[in-house]
Amino acid sequence: MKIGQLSKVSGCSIQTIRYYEKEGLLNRPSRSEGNFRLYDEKSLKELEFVKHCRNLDIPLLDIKTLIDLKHRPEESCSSINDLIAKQLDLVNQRIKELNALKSELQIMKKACSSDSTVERCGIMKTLEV
Amino acid sequence: MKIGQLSKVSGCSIQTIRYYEKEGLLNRPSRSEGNFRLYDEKSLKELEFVKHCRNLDIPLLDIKTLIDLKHRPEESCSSINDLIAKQLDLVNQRIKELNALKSELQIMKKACSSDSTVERCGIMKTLEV
DNA sequence: TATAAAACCTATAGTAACTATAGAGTCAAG
DNA sequence: CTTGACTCTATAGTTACTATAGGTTTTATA
Repeated sequence: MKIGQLSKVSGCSIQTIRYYEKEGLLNRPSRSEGNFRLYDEKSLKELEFVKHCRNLDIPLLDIKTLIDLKHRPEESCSSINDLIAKQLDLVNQRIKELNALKSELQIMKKACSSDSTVERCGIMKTLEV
Repeated sequence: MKIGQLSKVSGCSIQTIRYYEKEGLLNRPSRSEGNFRLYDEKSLKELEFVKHCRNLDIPLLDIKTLIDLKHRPEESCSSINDLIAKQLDLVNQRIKELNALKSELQIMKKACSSDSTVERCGIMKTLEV
């Protein structure tokens, strides 16, 4: 299949697919007579692996590490473990931060008597200092 | 005070301060004989306003809007309200996403029997397909 | 068969919000 | 008077894409 088709079945944009290839996350596909990329089922699997990792917010560099590891199946998987643990820490950290944000934004929202003026806006006041 | 001092008291990096100025979020400060930026208390207040907004993850463009509104105190504050509400929606959305991530990452972490090989790594398996 | 439209190609620039660097000028202390 | 700390501007790099320009190939229609 050509790139447009792969884009459709994978849900990744055409540019993103080409970008992943450039970044070394996907194997170079074969090319047609006229230099069009030609993909098969294996390519789709590869792309889905990347996509799944991205859904977990794993950075491209880390995904590259995972792909490299897949090619060394004998190796200890502790680095995979570390990578996931790191990701989990990040996510937990970010959730904490966002919950703090949420509280403050909620307070701000309440502070605004909606059809007041900027001058007397409760929100604007909470932003000062 | 000079930029290094402002950086210290505000907790923003020197580059960030210059960047905010370039983006029109801070008034151009006066300059010394030798072309150094000279700040006063008012500058610090301005910077702290921006910083506070950034802590709430409000985008620079929206902060600019808020600053513009401050200069028109008579105006209705409904746009401020909208802006904060929009921000709150985003934060809530992101928290939801991150909680989903968290669950999946936790499952993955459990799937890994730590000192296994890549080949038999439970995490790697959850990433396939 | 001609041609137009759709799909594809590469290379480059833009996005957000900074951070880092290069290369030069300014200023205070010893 | 020189050394080192600080500042200046301008530019490039970061992440993970998205968008665009300008060109080629394929496919569908007339």
